[in-house]
Amino acid sequence: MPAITLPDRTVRRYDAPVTGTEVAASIGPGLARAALAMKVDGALVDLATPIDRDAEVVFVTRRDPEALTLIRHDAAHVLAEAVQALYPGTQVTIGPAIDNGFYYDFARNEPFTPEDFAAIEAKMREIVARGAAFRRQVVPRDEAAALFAAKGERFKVELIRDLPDGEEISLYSQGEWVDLCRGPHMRTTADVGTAFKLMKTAGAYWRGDHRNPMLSRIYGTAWRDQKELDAYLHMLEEAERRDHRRIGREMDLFHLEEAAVGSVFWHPKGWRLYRTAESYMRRRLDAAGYQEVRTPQLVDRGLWEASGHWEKFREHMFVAQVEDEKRTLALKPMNCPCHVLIFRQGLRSYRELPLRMAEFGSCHRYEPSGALHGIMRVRAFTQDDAHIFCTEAQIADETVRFAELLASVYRDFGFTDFRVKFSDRPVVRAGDDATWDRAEGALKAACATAGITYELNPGEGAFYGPKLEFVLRDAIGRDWQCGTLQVDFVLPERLDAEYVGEDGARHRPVMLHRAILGSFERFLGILIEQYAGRFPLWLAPVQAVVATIVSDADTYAQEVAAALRAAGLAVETDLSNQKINAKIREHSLAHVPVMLVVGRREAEQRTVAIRRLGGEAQSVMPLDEAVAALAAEARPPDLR
RNA sequence: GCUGCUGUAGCUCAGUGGUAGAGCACUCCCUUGGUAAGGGAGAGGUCGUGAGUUCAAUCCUCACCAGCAGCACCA
Repeated sequence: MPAITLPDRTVRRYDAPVTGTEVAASIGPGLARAALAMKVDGALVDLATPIDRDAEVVFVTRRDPEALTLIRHDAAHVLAEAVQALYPGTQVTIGPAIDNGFYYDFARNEPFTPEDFAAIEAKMREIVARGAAFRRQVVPRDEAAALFAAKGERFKVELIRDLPDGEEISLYSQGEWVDLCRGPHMRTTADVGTAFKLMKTAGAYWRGDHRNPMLSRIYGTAWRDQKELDAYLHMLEEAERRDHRRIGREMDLFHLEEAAVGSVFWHPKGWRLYRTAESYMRRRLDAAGYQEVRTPQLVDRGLWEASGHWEKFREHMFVAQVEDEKRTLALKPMNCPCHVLIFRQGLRSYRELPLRMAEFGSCHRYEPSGALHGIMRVRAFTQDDAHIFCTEAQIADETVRFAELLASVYRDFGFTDFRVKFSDRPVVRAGDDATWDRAEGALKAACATAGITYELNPGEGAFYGPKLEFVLRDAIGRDWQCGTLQVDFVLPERLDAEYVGEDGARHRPVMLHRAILGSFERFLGILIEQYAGRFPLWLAPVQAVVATIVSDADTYAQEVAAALRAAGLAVETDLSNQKINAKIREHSLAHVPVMLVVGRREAEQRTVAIRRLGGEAQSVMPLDEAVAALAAEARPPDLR
């Protein structure tokens, strides 16, 4: 007879199997009303699930974190029912809860458009109001398949057919409407509540495979209550204001245009930001024992054939042909083969290893048009690339050093939490299993030593070796891979890199491909969104503006600007005949971190009134003092 | 690349089968004002590109290009 342990450690005993609903009711009417689902020994299940053995039970109410997933998943079912009621003949496929909401993929000849949302939402509200109970039913595989086949739901039939043997097949009904679903669900459709909204439509391939038919996906968001929904919608609006494409225009950092699709036109201010980041990285790499090189943009096809790129990545390469020459050249999509060519010059000794070869390498890749995104996904970009030639025994140590360098760089740029993915051996790969065991083992050990916690990204490694991906998030929560570390046993072999070992014999080095920022374009895009254009002083493209109150102060203002410039700051003057209010407003909107306001008083006393972006207070101080203080503050973090 | 949507002034956007409009920005004039918009005037557009329908196309149709969202891709 089940003894049920509740979170407060009290134990309730029942003389027969009981459902969560009954347990909740036996505890109290308040809980009976509030409980949406429960966790039995940690597993989230329906409230109606019978408990026939001793178990720890935790009830999930609307306040619990799990509730959001339940609400969203249930909302997806409500959406599917609404769509099938309104658009007969539409087939259902899958509809999970996701971050911030849910989606459902439908098969229909005519795709859905946002114009359909009003009708669908209205129908959804009806279904919620009706409050039909979710009922779970376990059925034999054949019966389930027959049921959906009879309805003409061929995608569901395919799902059922592909479920692994022994997997329980459950159906959930809400009134008349039935879906194949693992669950769990809440009690009734009414538990979804009213704080949901359909957001957008999109095409999505069946089972995520581009060879399959494209389905029509409807995205929605759902929350516990209207307040949460409003807050989310407001957050989205705010995020839109942080969009790097918008800030890039507003702050005059860069532009993109048809004349060079997928390439960035950096404007003076944007390029200053770029150079600040580049100079910083160069100092960090110098200090970390890297040697910087520069290799050609256009390289003969022969090298790409030897490296394997011609076979595997040709469709992503820009190829250049010259009229009166037989050679075919290609713009490099990666720097590594060129670095091997430098490594191969002369006879290398084991004493030179690890040899860390860095390049701010400009690469071109022909990315699919649909992949382009502002400056974060482009066709021409510059990586903070480096290849470490080392022995297998040195992999772990180099990984630790790299991880420390990366974390320190990210910290300096203001990124304190980033995610790490560990991508292990893919199905199609080079190298034997023993080599992979060693490579993955070395990388894992190195992660442990470096204190890196990662999520496993199974089967996503490069064909030549496992890799770590360092992922940053943009303003609206999209993930972007920036840093990476890849272990490569293949390229040194293909391009015949070797060194003379301690034993006098020739050996293959291992190559570690690594980047910290990834590409300047992507990283700066994320950086812009991270700060919403309000950069810390050392990164700001315009660090200070000297603004006059009256034109009598013009000469002094120019003197102030000259002094700041001499101290290495990026300064502009504003001698226009606007009121100081207008000047403050203008430069505040331009996110200039420091404004130095000068009038007759300051000119006479040789002081400046400093006003910080967004601040109310101003501090008046002697010019020399101000220059020294700002110069110190503007120093890059690695030089402090 | 796929699906859907979008493309009008530098920016944000309105609009019409009879070759276009607002706000902000810009230029000039007046204003010299102490910490987030002082006032006035002016200039500015082959209505993404190319075909087609029409007496007439920025508007309708088709194709292409580019952008946006998602999917797929991301060496």
